[in-house]
Amino acid sequence: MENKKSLESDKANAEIPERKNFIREMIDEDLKTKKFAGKVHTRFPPEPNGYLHIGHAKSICLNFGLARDYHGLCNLRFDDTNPTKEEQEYVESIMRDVRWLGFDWEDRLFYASDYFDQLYEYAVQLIKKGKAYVCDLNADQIRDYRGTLTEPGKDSPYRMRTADENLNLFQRMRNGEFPNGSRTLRARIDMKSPNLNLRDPVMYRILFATHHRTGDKWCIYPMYDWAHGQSDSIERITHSICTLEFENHRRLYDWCLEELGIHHPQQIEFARLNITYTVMSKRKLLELVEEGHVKGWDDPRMPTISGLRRRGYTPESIRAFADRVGVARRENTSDALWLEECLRNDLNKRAPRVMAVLRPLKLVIENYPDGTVEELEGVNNPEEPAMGSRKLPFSKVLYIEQDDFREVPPKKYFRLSPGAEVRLRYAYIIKCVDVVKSAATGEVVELRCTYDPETKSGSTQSARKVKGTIHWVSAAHAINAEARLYDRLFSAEYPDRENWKDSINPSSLEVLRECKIEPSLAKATPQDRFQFERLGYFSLDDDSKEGALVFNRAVTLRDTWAKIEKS
RNA sequence: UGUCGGGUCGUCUAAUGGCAGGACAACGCCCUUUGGAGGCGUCUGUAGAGGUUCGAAUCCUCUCCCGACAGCCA
Repeated sequence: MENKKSLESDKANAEIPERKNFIREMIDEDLKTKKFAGKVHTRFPPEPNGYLHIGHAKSICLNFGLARDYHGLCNLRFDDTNPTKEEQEYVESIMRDVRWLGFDWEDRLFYASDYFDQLYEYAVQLIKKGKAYVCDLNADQIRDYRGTLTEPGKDSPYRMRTADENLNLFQRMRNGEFPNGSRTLRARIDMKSPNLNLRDPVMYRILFATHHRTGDKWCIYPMYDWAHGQSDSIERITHSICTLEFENHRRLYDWCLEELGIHHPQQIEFARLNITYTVMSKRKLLELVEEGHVKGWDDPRMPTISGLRRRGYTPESIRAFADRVGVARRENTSDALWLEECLRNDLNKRAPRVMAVLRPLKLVIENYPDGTVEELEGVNNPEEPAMGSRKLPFSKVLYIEQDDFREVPPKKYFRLSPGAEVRLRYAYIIKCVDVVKSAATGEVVELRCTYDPETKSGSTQSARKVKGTIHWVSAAHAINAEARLYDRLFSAEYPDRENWKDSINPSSLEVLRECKIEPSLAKATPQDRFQFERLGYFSLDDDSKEGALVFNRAVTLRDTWAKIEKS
């Protein structure tokens, strides 16, 4: 189907949110004072140790969005300073996800590992200035010497080594003369600082590990604090935007740059995204994958970008969500409903409508002629007349949704029940005259109805009104399909507030294999998105095969009836 | 009893000394051949106590609450 192209063709610069936030105000001020020569250059700096999630999407939209709105640039930079955790697979997934979200780093794809030589030189400079030293303390000892949150630390016995000695030792660390963990290079700042990050932080550790890009060239690797700011500086970043947990690191970020006397970007911290009924840390998402709670990083129940994509989310809906949640410094947890609402909004305007019956109930129209097939006209999208219409085969034997029949209808139930009338969407008004039950189970297996030939949709006499309209498919023409219905992965609103795995929802996936869908769907291709009328938005899953279609329910339609029934 | 940061409708976010506003949710009504979509309307908030001021969510003082930080992770 050709809806795919139209769904994804317009890129992120189509919409102009321009929502004010404190970062934009800071940039406005910097522009006014010419702080960075009137330039705006940001970067998105993921570590390739997992898949991107919706929280990263917020950061991507922020960084690339700022660059777009201020006519600046945004780099993609992999923060790959820990070879024991990072993998090429993650690099590829991250690039795919950023691109899919609609952003373009053009020729500015960088890696912190591109700068390892330069970073080493910078370290040498600090050593020469007496601002860094090689320390022989092991990890436990360093912790002991660091002190606590309320007590100052004490100086390392190696703190007073001469620059020459340090230079020699650091060179030999690099040469591989010392075993893993035996020595570190540390910044020489202040062991009594109330900010723990300033108590002689480790700049380099010895790690005999193969790096996904530099291979075995290095056996010493820079720490985040030493790599990040200098990488920003090398790339001439102006505004280095990160999340709140790096706030306490800003003094160290500034210290390094000042000591080196190089281009000094402004670090700005904002509050990370949290969403109700889910978790948002790579570590936890990894655990869900590794322990088999989900089928993979792209499981449609995951809050990963790849999961949302597979679920049927559009880049536009995710960008709209990022815009809606805003950017601030206050800790926040956004309502999971917002994400769904953004998808509905987007797909309502663009997704073709289609008839699909998830839980089929056979319905025979007794007074409809045998063997006759009518071609009825169905509107593809009432929001968008340009999307045209299609033909729907109608005949004597149909399937309707089991939910659309109640033997004993509750108050305000507008659908079928014995003796009641209802309109079949785009077809006729029918009346239920008999109910056939299974002798064995007593369950309703078939409905016998009559139709009123005067009430054909669109005909002059069709002005007759009934309260309810239900969807249907013609039994002889319908094709079989599987539908995967997803519910939230966690039943607790704030899974992190307790033992997060305790609230994993055991029924977050329901698979329906006997769905009946209208024949026009036969030519759908993976990622195509549709509205199954009255049910929700569905996308064709990658697992689909010719003649064995699998649909993911991305989100239900708003269900007013469900609400009424509940109360 | 450390340092840094944060507390505005249920939620997210504006108001930068001058009418506390918007969105979502909720509720009510209208419309509807999707109980969808749409339209109209209603409700709800400045953590607390003092102070400065003609005027304070905003500035000052104190109190309370929440978060981050003691990896050779990022």
